[in-house]
Amino acid sequence: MTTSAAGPPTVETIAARAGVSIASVSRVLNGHGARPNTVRRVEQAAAELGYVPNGVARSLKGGRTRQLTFAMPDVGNPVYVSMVRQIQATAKPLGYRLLLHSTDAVAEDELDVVRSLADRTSDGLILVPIRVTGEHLDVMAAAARPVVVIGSLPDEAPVDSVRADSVSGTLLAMRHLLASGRRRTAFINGPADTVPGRNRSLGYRTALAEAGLEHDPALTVTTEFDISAGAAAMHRLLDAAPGIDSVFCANDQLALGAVHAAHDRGLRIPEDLAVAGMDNSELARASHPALTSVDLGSAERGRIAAEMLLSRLDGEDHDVRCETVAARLVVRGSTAYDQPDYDHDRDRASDPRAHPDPDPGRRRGAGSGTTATSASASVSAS
Amino acid sequence: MTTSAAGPPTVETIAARAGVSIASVSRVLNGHGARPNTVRRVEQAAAELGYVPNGVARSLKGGRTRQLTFAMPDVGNPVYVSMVRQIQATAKPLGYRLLLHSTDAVAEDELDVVRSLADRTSDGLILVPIRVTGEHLDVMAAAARPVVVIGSLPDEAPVDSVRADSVSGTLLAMRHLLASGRRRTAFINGPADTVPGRNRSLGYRTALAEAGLEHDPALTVTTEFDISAGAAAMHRLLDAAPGIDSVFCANDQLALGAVHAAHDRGLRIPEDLAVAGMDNSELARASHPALTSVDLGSAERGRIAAEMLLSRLDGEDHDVRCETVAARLVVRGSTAYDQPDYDHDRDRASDPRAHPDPDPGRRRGAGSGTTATSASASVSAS
DNA sequence: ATGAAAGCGCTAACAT
DNA sequence: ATGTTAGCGCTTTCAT
Repeated sequence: MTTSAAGPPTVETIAARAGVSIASVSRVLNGHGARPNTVRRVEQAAAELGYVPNGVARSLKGGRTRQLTFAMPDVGNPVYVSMVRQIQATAKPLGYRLLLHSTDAVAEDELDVVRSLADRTSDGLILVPIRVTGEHLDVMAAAARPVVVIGSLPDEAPVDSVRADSVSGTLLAMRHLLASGRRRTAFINGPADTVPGRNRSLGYRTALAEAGLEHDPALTVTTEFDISAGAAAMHRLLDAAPGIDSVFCANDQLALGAVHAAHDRGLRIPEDLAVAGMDNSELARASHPALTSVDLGSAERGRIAAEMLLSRLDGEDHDVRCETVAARLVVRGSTAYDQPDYDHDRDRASDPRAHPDPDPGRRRGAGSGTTATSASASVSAS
Repeated sequence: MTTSAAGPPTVETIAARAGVSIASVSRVLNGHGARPNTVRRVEQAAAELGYVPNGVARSLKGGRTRQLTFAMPDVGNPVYVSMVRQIQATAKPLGYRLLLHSTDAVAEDELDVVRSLADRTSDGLILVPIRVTGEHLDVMAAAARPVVVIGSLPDEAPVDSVRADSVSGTLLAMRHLLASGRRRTAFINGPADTVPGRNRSLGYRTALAEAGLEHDPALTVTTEFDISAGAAAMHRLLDAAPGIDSVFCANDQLALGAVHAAHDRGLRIPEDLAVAGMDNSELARASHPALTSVDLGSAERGRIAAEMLLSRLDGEDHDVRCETVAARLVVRGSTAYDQPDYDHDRDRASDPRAHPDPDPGRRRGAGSGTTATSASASVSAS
């Protein structure tokens, strides 16, 4: 004797009510064709009972969950936030849900996420590792589901990836500073023992060499990625190395710190000190004067990673792919006199409605004055 | 005849290899006790085959997925980001994964999220609605899984909720401005047709009344929530209503816009114009001078919502709960002469490691100078 | 076009 | 202590 109203309706409940078999219910509900009369009765029964198919049972049968995992070091970082946004925007229309995982920059946690793909709970993974070890490569190669990495991988790695071009990005910013007549450009870098850290350093030195300037080690500081570290670093630079007329910072937080330090000393920006940052986060637009910043395309990297993953899930068995997203310089008032103090451009870097910039030249909005320059510096990213 | 290496190992594979039944495998793997010898053989077989239990099958059997859903209007908003962070931090140790859903502030999408709980894919939902309609209440009451709302609900609503106290928050900021001798305080509000919008308006007028100041409608502007809107509003106010010596803004973006406008006119902050914002986002610390801002406890709201939901999932069948998180004023240089230009306090509002402030008085860091005042304004939030 | 039945991988009740 | 078996809810052969 079957209980009547026990639990939510299932195919069986619907079948009973419609007077058909569960197979017919399934067929009708999945549009596999049936006699009009059958269709009608099943649909009516389902509607009356407010039937919603059990997704877990479906997943067990189908072997797919329609869930994607995005794992990155820190949910709070605006760079990852814009990735989340694009991944979500790309995956949602195809019926995928997004599982978020913050690794807190713990390598072991990253490995666990990859390993846990074996639990069949997620159809694929987009991973932003802090540092890629040999173990990462091993574990990813053995992953139970497709993995796409946002970051730089060794060439032989059998894993799809999307990388930023921080060498070119740095070059763009440096060329911009040097082209405006600056001759003594300091460099506040983040931790140097990472791929991006080394790349920015390379870009910095390359730009100096291009301009025929000698590299003065006293002009470079390596520090943590936050505002107060940026301020401290800038103070240190101004104390130790006189004559600094500009500074390039490895992210916008550092740049804002530099701005604070400069203001504290009564320096005018950009007259006395030009400041450029990196990431083109909301902070860049919020600053006063608005901050010139290198956009490394985090939104686009997110979108491309999602597309790569989805194409794998579509069963496409193409070769390992590796794309590099071009850097783009967004010039604002912190480096250029003729730029506005703040930026009316509401097209946020992380805006889901923002299309990948079709025209990397002059940006929308007459009189906005924000200038963007696309990167194609002839230095290979690695 | 069973295929040998078809697909990933299952209980059956392990059982065969260990020479036991699948039931024993399950028992050993779930620590339900078995003979030492059996345990050893099962564990060895599982280890050798790199066995990972199929989470979907488990979920089907157990009726629980150990997944939580967080649905909010916009992944990019720092307020929601800090909620995500805390929810994640609270849920992860208990073995829950986090499903992120951005509703893009579309009410129908919010309803769909609640309805889709019926697909059994998620064990519970934390929802941040833009506006709560009668339909929201109906749908939530009929939800297949526990729902916790972050936001204000009618008193009778049979749904757990956590709300901010924007009335008290506004009062705190206003009292602070008025206590420092300001007498003509403008108010830049966000959209007024929302609960928080009305509450801030109430707080503003209440504070004026307390101070015996008359409410001048010309000092209030209602606009969108972004920097350029804030700048435009401030310009408008300064044009239309002379003598303004301070301004309270409904969020930090608006406040930054006001700062820009003031700078453009050569006004000094805080000497000529004191500016206070709301949300205590990273922008507040990034601004120069750093922005005094009301912290509405988004991180704590996230944490509490997660705890409420988890306790429901633990099967606790208590009454409907509704908590209100106290507002806290963080005083910085934009309103107070003796505050530093920027803030060395690295304890970000959205920091996962940040404990709920145990001491709402003077904050850590000698010489940091950032002052926080807890809210307990005697005006009921609604 | 439809129904009966198998089976996805797991856990737990029941039997030994 | 261990094995057998049912069943979670669904989709999909395979018969009819």
